[in-house]
Amino acid sequence: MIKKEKSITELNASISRVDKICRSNNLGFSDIRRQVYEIIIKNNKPIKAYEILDEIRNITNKPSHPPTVYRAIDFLIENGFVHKLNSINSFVGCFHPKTHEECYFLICKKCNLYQECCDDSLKDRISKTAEHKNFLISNTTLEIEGHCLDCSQK
Amino acid sequence: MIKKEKSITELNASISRVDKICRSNNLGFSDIRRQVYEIIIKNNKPIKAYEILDEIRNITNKPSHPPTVYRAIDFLIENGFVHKLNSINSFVGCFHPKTHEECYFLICKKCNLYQECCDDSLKDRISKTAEHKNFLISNTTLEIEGHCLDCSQK
DNA sequence: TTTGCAATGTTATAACATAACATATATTAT
DNA sequence: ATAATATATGTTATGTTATAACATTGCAAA
Repeated sequence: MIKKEKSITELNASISRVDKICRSNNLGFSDIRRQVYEIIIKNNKPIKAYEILDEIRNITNKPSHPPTVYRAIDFLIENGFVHKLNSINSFVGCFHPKTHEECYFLICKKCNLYQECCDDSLKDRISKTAEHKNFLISNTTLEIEGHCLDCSQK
Repeated sequence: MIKKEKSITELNASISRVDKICRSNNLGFSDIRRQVYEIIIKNNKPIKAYEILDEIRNITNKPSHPPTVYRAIDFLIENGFVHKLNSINSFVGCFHPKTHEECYFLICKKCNLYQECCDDSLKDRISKTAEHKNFLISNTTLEIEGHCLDCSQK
Protein backbone atom coordinates (compact mmCIF):
# COMPACT_ATOMS: atom_id res chain seq x y z
CA MET A 1 0.00 0.00 0.00
CA ILE A 2 3.12 2.10 0.25
CA LYS A 3 1.92 4.06 3.18
CA LYS A 4 4.82 5.93 4.57
CA GLU A 5 4.99 6.52 8.28
CA LYS A 6 3.56 9.75 9.50
CA SER A 7 6.28 12.25 10.34
CA ILE A 8 6.64 13.64 13.83
CA THR A 9 5.38 16.90 12.43
CA GLU A 10 2.24 15.31 11.04
CA LEU A 11 1.60 13.49 14.29
CA ASN A 12 2.02 16.63 16.33
CA ALA A 13 -0.26 18.50 13.99
CA SER A 14 -2.93 15.84 14.49
CA ILE A 15 -2.59 15.96 18.22
CA SER A 16 -2.83 19.71 18.42
CA ARG A 17 -5.78 19.71 16.04
CA VAL A 18 -7.59 17.34 18.37
CA ASP A 19 -6.46 19.36 21.35
CA LYS A 20 -7.91 22.48 19.78
CA ILE A 21 -11.22 20.80 18.97
CA CYS A 22 -11.44 19.58 22.54
CA ARG A 23 -10.74 23.01 23.98
CA SER A 24 -13.35 24.69 21.86
CA ASN A 25 -15.93 22.04 22.64
CA ASN A 26 -15.21 21.73 26.33
CA LEU A 27 -14.03 18.16 26.05
CA GLY A 28 -11.38 17.06 28.50
CA PHE A 29 -8.41 15.84 26.49
CA SER A 30 -6.75 14.20 29.47
CA ASP A 31 -3.30 12.62 29.59
CA ILE A 32 -4.64 9.14 29.13
CA ARG A 33 -6.84 10.11 26.24
CA ARG A 34 -3.97 11.93 24.61
CA GLN A 35 -1.64 8.97 25.17
CA VAL A 36 -4.11 6.53 23.67
CA TYR A 37 -4.73 8.81 20.71
CA GLU A 38 -1.00 9.19 20.17
CA ILE A 39 -0.39 5.44 20.33
CA ILE A 40 -3.14 4.85 17.80
CA ILE A 41 -2.00 7.42 15.28
CA LYS A 42 1.69 6.58 15.65
CA ASN A 43 0.88 3.05 14.74
CA ASN A 44 0.74 2.87 11.00
CA LYS A 45 -1.66 -0.03 11.11
CA PRO A 46 -4.88 -0.82 12.88
CA ILE A 47 -4.08 -1.50 16.52
CA LYS A 48 -5.89 -3.64 19.07
CA ALA A 49 -7.11 -2.52 22.48
CA TYR A 50 -4.80 -4.84 24.37
CA GLU A 51 -1.84 -3.75 22.29
CA ILE A 52 -2.61 -0.20 23.33
CA LEU A 53 -2.80 -1.40 26.92
CA ASP A 54 0.64 -2.98 26.62
CA GLU A 55 2.07 0.24 25.27
CA ILE A 56 0.55 2.25 28.08
CA ARG A 57 2.06 -0.13 30.58
CA ASN A 58 5.45 0.20 28.95
CA ILE A 59 5.30 3.96 28.87
CA THR A 60 3.99 4.59 32.34
CA ASN A 61 5.38 1.64 34.30
CA LYS A 62 2.21 1.71 36.31
CA PRO A 63 -0.51 -0.90 36.53
CA SER A 64 -3.12 -0.23 33.87
CA HIS A 65 -6.30 -2.06 33.16
CA PRO A 66 -8.57 -2.68 30.20
CA PRO A 67 -11.29 -0.22 31.24
CA THR A 68 -8.77 2.62 31.15
CA VAL A 69 -8.02 1.93 27.53
CA TYR A 70 -11.56 1.18 26.47
CA ARG A 71 -12.83 4.36 28.12
CA ALA A 72 -10.28 6.44 26.30
CA ILE A 73 -11.13 4.72 23.04
CA ASP A 74 -14.83 5.36 23.61
CA PHE A 75 -14.13 9.02 24.12
CA LEU A 76 -12.02 9.21 20.99
CA ILE A 77 -14.57 7.39 18.88
CA GLU A 78 -17.49 9.42 20.21
CA ASN A 79 -15.75 12.56 19.12
CA GLY A 80 -14.61 11.25 15.78
CA PHE A 81 -10.89 11.16 16.49
CA VAL A 82 -10.62 7.43 16.08
CA HIS A 83 -12.51 4.73 14.20
CA LYS A 84 -13.11 1.12 15.04
CA LEU A 85 -12.67 -1.51 12.35
CA ASN A 86 -15.31 -4.03 13.33
CA SER A 87 -14.10 -6.72 11.00
CA ILE A 88 -10.75 -6.95 12.76
CA ASN A 89 -11.49 -5.57 16.23
CA SER A 90 -8.94 -2.85 15.80
CA PHE A 91 -8.67 0.89 15.93
CA VAL A 92 -7.29 3.54 13.61
CA GLY A 93 -6.84 7.27 13.91
CA CYS A 94 -8.87 9.74 11.97
CA PHE A 95 -6.79 12.43 10.35
CA HIS A 96 -9.64 14.68 9.39
CA PRO A 97 -11.95 14.67 12.38
CA LYS A 98 -15.18 16.58 12.03
CA THR A 99 -14.86 16.90 8.26
CA HIS A 100 -17.25 14.03 7.62
CA GLU A 101 -19.21 11.59 9.66
CA GLU A 102 -18.72 8.30 7.99
CA CYS A 103 -15.43 6.80 7.05
CA TYR A 104 -14.83 3.81 4.83
CA PHE A 105 -11.77 1.61 4.71
CA LEU A 106 -9.63 -0.58 2.52
CA ILE A 107 -7.71 -3.06 4.65
CA CYS A 108 -4.89 -5.14 3.25
CA LYS A 109 -4.93 -8.64 4.67
CA LYS A 110 -1.28 -9.16 3.87
CA CYS A 111 0.61 -6.07 4.99
CA ASN A 112 -2.13 -4.98 7.35
CA LEU A 113 -1.99 -1.40 6.15
CA TYR A 114 -5.21 0.45 5.53
CA GLN A 115 -6.51 3.37 3.57
CA GLU A 116 -9.55 5.51 4.01
CA CYS A 117 -11.83 5.63 1.01
CA CYS A 118 -14.49 8.13 1.98
CA ASP A 119 -15.53 9.42 -1.39
CA ASP A 120 -18.80 11.23 -1.69
CA SER A 121 -20.21 9.18 -4.52
CA LEU A 122 -19.93 6.12 -2.35
CA LYS A 123 -21.50 7.93 0.53
CA ASP A 124 -24.33 9.11 -1.71
CA ARG A 125 -24.89 5.64 -3.05
CA ILE A 126 -25.18 4.29 0.48
CA SER A 127 -27.54 7.08 1.50
CA LYS A 128 -29.74 6.43 -1.50
CA THR A 129 -29.83 2.72 -0.81
CA ALA A 130 -30.96 3.33 2.75
CA GLU A 131 -33.43 6.00 1.70
CA HIS A 132 -34.95 3.66 -0.80
CA LYS A 133 -35.75 1.30 2.06
CA ASN A 134 -36.95 4.11 4.31
CA PHE A 135 -34.10 3.48 6.62
CA LEU A 136 -32.64 6.15 8.88
CA ILE A 137 -28.88 5.71 9.10
CA SER A 138 -27.13 6.29 12.38
CA ASN A 139 -23.79 4.77 11.52
CA THR A 140 -22.20 2.81 8.74
CA THR A 141 -19.53 0.15 8.75
CA LEU A 142 -17.84 -0.25 5.40
CA GLU A 143 -14.69 -2.29 5.50
CA ILE A 144 -13.23 -3.70 2.34
CA GLU A 145 -10.68 -6.41 2.93
CA GLY A 146 -8.33 -7.65 0.27
CA HIS A 147 -4.91 -6.92 -1.11
CA CYS A 148 -3.28 -3.63 -1.89
CA LEU A 149 -1.39 -3.09 -5.14
CA ASP A 150 1.94 -3.81 -3.51
CA CYS A 151 0.89 -7.04 -1.94
CA SER A 152 -1.07 -8.34 -4.91
CA GLN A 153 1.99 -7.91 -7.12
CA LYS A 154 4.30 -9.92 -4.91
CA MET B 1 -39.12 -3.16 9.37
CA ILE B 2 -42.25 -5.27 9.09
CA LYS B 3 -40.43 -8.43 8.34
CA LYS B 4 -42.82 -11.27 8.59
CA GLU B 5 -41.60 -14.58 9.86
CA LYS B 6 -40.54 -17.06 7.27
CA SER B 7 -43.11 -19.76 6.75
CA ILE B 8 -42.29 -23.38 7.35
CA THR B 9 -42.45 -23.83 3.62
CA GLU B 10 -39.91 -21.12 2.98
CA LEU B 11 -37.60 -22.50 5.63
CA ASN B 12 -37.82 -25.98 4.22
CA ALA B 13 -37.18 -24.66 0.76
CA SER B 14 -34.03 -22.93 2.01
CA ILE B 15 -32.81 -26.03 3.72
CA SER B 16 -33.33 -28.25 0.73
CA ARG B 17 -31.72 -25.67 -1.53
CA VAL B 18 -28.62 -25.76 0.66
CA ASP B 19 -28.82 -29.51 0.82
CA LYS B 20 -28.87 -29.68 -2.95
CA ILE B 21 -25.93 -27.32 -3.32
CA CYS B 22 -23.97 -29.41 -0.83
CA ARG B 23 -24.73 -32.64 -2.64
CA SER B 24 -23.68 -31.29 -5.99
CA ASN B 25 -20.51 -29.81 -4.56
CA ASN B 26 -19.54 -32.74 -2.40
CA LEU B 27 -19.89 -30.80 0.81
CA GLY B 28 -20.98 -32.72 3.86
CA PHE B 29 -24.18 -31.16 5.15
CA SER B 30 -24.06 -32.99 8.46
CA ASP B 31 -26.71 -33.00 11.18
CA ILE B 32 -24.97 -30.35 13.22
CA ARG B 33 -24.44 -28.09 10.25
CA ARG B 34 -28.05 -28.52 9.24
CA GLN B 35 -29.23 -27.82 12.78
CA VAL B 36 -27.15 -24.68 13.07
CA TYR B 37 -28.33 -23.49 9.67
CA GLU B 38 -31.92 -24.14 10.64
CA ILE B 39 -31.58 -22.30 13.94
CA ILE B 40 -30.08 -19.32 12.17
CA ILE B 41 -32.69 -19.04 9.46
CA LYS B 42 -35.60 -19.71 11.78
CA ASN B 43 -34.49 -16.82 13.87
CA ASN B 44 -35.89 -13.72 12.29
CA LYS B 45 -33.11 -11.60 13.66
CA PRO B 46 -29.34 -11.81 13.79
CA ILE B 47 -28.40 -14.52 16.28
CA LYS B 48 -25.25 -14.91 18.37
CA ALA B 49 -23.04 -17.96 18.51
CA TYR B 50 -23.77 -18.66 22.14
CA GLU B 51 -27.48 -18.33 21.57
CA ILE B 52 -27.16 -20.98 18.89
CA LEU B 53 -25.22 -23.08 21.36
CA ASP B 54 -28.03 -22.78 23.90
CA GLU B 55 -30.57 -23.86 21.30
CA ILE B 56 -28.48 -26.84 20.36
CA ARG B 57 -28.26 -27.83 24.00
CA ASN B 58 -32.00 -27.51 24.37
CA ILE B 59 -32.72 -29.55 21.29
CA THR B 60 -30.26 -32.36 21.81
CA ASN B 61 -30.04 -32.54 25.61
CA LYS B 62 -26.43 -33.44 25.16
CA PRO B 63 -23.38 -31.49 26.23
CA SER B 64 -22.32 -29.18 23.43
CA HIS B 65 -19.39 -26.83 23.25
CA PRO B 66 -18.48 -23.62 21.47
CA PRO B 67 -16.19 -25.20 18.87
CA THR B 68 -19.07 -27.32 17.62
CA VAL B 69 -21.10 -24.23 16.85
CA TYR B 70 -18.22 -22.16 15.52
CA ARG B 71 -17.12 -24.95 13.22
CA ALA B 72 -20.59 -25.28 11.79
CA ILE B 73 -20.81 -21.51 11.36
CA ASP B 74 -17.46 -21.46 9.60
CA PHE B 75 -18.65 -24.09 7.18
CA LEU B 76 -21.87 -22.22 6.51
CA ILE B 77 -20.11 -18.92 5.97
CA GLU B 78 -17.41 -20.41 3.77
CA ASN B 79 -20.07 -21.73 1.48
CA GLY B 80 -22.18 -18.62 1.50
CA PHE B 81 -25.16 -20.01 3.38
CA VAL B 82 -24.76 -17.65 6.29
CA HIS B 83 -23.30 -14.19 6.82
CA LYS B 84 -21.63 -12.69 9.83
CA LEU B 85 -22.56 -9.19 10.90
CA ASN B 86 -19.28 -7.92 12.26
CA SER B 87 -20.71 -4.83 13.86
CA ILE B 88 -22.89 -6.87 16.19
CA ASN B 89 -21.09 -10.23 16.32
CA SER B 90 -24.11 -12.04 15.04
CA PHE B 91 -25.12 -14.31 12.23
CA VAL B 92 -27.88 -14.29 9.65
CA GLY B 93 -28.97 -16.72 7.01
CA CYS B 94 -28.52 -16.11 3.33
CA PHE B 95 -31.61 -16.82 1.31
CA HIS B 96 -29.99 -16.66 -2.08
CA PRO B 97 -26.70 -18.48 -1.68
CA LYS B 98 -24.41 -18.49 -4.68
CA THR B 99 -26.35 -15.78 -6.48
CA HIS B 100 -23.93 -13.07 -5.46
CA GLU B 101 -20.80 -12.86 -3.43
CA GLU B 102 -21.18 -9.80 -1.33
CA CYS B 103 -24.15 -8.99 0.79
CA TYR B 104 -24.93 -5.68 2.43
CA PHE B 105 -27.20 -5.07 5.39
CA LEU B 106 -29.49 -2.59 7.05
CA ILE B 107 -29.76 -3.35 10.75
CA CYS B 108 -32.37 -1.71 12.95
CA LYS B 109 -30.97 -0.88 16.37
CA LYS B 110 -34.39 -0.80 17.91
CA CYS B 111 -36.29 -3.85 16.71
CA ASN B 112 -33.15 -5.73 15.79
CA LEU B 113 -34.56 -6.79 12.43
CA TYR B 114 -32.38 -6.59 9.37
CA GLN B 115 -32.70 -6.35 5.63
CA GLU B 116 -30.30 -7.22 2.89
CA CYS B 117 -29.57 -4.38 0.53
CA CYS B 118 -27.39 -5.91 -2.13
CA ASP B 119 -28.16 -3.70 -5.09
CA ASP B 120 -25.79 -3.70 -8.00
CA SER B 121 -25.25 0.03 -8.19
CA LEU B 122 -23.91 -0.08 -4.68
CA LYS B 123 -21.75 -3.03 -5.49
CA ASP B 124 -20.43 -1.26 -8.56
CA ARG B 125 -19.70 1.88 -6.60
CA ILE B 126 -17.70 -0.13 -4.09
CA SER B 127 -15.83 -1.97 -6.84
CA LYS B 128 -14.95 1.29 -8.54
CA THR B 129 -13.74 2.83 -5.33
CA ALA B 130 -11.45 -0.10 -4.70
CA GLU B 131 -10.30 -0.19 -8.30
CA HIS B 132 -9.44 3.45 -8.16
CA LYS B 133 -7.02 2.66 -5.35
CA ASN B 134 -5.70 -0.45 -7.10
CA PHE B 135 -7.13 -2.58 -4.40
CA LEU B 136 -8.12 -6.20 -4.93
CA ILE B 137 -11.25 -6.98 -2.93
CA SER B 138 -11.59 -10.32 -1.22
CA ASN B 139 -14.54 -9.53 1.01
CA THR B 140 -16.63 -6.57 1.99
CA THR B 141 -18.38 -5.69 5.20
CA LEU B 142 -21.14 -3.17 4.71
CA GLU B 143 -23.44 -2.83 7.67
CA ILE B 144 -25.70 0.15 7.99
CA GLU B 145 -27.10 0.59 11.46
CA GLY B 146 -30.00 2.86 12.22
CA HIS B 147 -33.76 2.76 12.44
CA CYS B 148 -36.24 1.18 10.12
CA LEU B 149 -39.36 3.03 9.04
CA ASP B 150 -41.49 1.35 11.69
CA CYS B 151 -39.17 2.15 14.54
CA SER B 152 -38.37 5.69 13.46
CA GLN B 153 -42.09 6.50 13.38
CA LYS B 154 -42.75 5.34 16.91
C1' DT C 1 -8.70 -54.65 7.28
C1' DT C 2 -6.09 -51.01 7.92
C1' DT C 3 -5.21 -46.67 6.48
C1' DG C 4 -6.59 -42.11 5.75
C1' DC C 5 -9.54 -38.38 6.11
C1' DA C 6 -13.32 -35.48 7.47
C1' DA C 7 -16.15 -34.37 11.20
C1' DT C 8 -17.09 -34.08 15.96
C1' DG C 9 -16.19 -34.27 21.10
C1' DT C 10 -13.81 -32.30 24.86
C1' DT C 11 -10.87 -29.52 27.72
C1' DA C 12 -8.75 -25.55 28.29
C1' DT C 13 -7.70 -21.00 27.42
C1' DA C 14 -7.12 -16.89 24.49
C1' DA C 15 -8.97 -12.50 23.00
C1' DC C 16 -12.19 -8.87 23.45
C1' DA C 17 -15.07 -5.98 26.41
C1' DT C 18 -17.81 -4.12 30.36
C1' DA C 19 -20.17 -3.89 35.18
C1' DA C 20 -19.71 -2.08 39.49
C1' DC C 21 -17.85 0.37 42.91
C1' DA C 22 -13.92 3.13 45.01
C1' DT C 23 -11.02 7.09 44.59
C1' DA C 24 -9.27 11.25 42.80
C1' DT C 25 -9.45 15.56 40.38
C1' DA C 26 -11.66 19.58 38.45
C1' DT C 27 -15.57 22.89 38.43
C1' DT C 28 -19.06 25.66 40.36
C1' DA C 29 -22.01 27.70 43.49
C1' DT C 30 -22.25 29.46 48.04
C1' DA D 1 -12.15 29.16 50.97
C1' DT D 2 -15.36 25.33 51.22
C1' DA D 3 -18.88 22.28 50.25
C1' DA D 4 -21.30 20.22 46.54
C1' DT D 5 -21.27 18.42 42.09
C1' DA D 6 -19.66 16.44 38.06
C1' DT D 7 -16.08 14.26 35.42
C1' DA D 8 -12.42 11.14 35.00
C1' DT D 9 -9.64 7.37 36.58
C1' DG D 10 -8.29 3.19 39.41
C1' DT D 11 -9.33 -1.44 40.55
C1' DT D 12 -11.44 -5.93 40.91
C1' DA D 13 -14.05 -9.04 38.94
C1' DT D 14 -16.48 -11.05 35.43
C1' DG D 15 -19.01 -11.33 31.06
C1' DT D 16 -18.73 -12.31 26.10
C1' DT D 17 -16.73 -13.98 21.91
C1' DA D 18 -13.65 -17.19 19.75
C1' DT D 19 -9.96 -20.65 19.04
C1' DA D 20 -5.98 -24.03 20.06
C1' DA D 21 -4.96 -28.58 20.76
C1' DC D 22 -5.66 -33.11 21.07
C1' DA D 23 -8.79 -37.31 21.47
C1' DT D 24 -12.41 -39.96 19.30
C1' DT D 25 -15.58 -41.49 15.88
C1' DG D 26 -17.26 -43.02 11.50
C1' DC D 27 -16.88 -43.73 6.87
C1' DA D 28 -14.57 -44.59 2.46
C1' DA D 29 -10.66 -45.91 -0.44
C1' DA D 30 -6.75 -48.81 -1.05
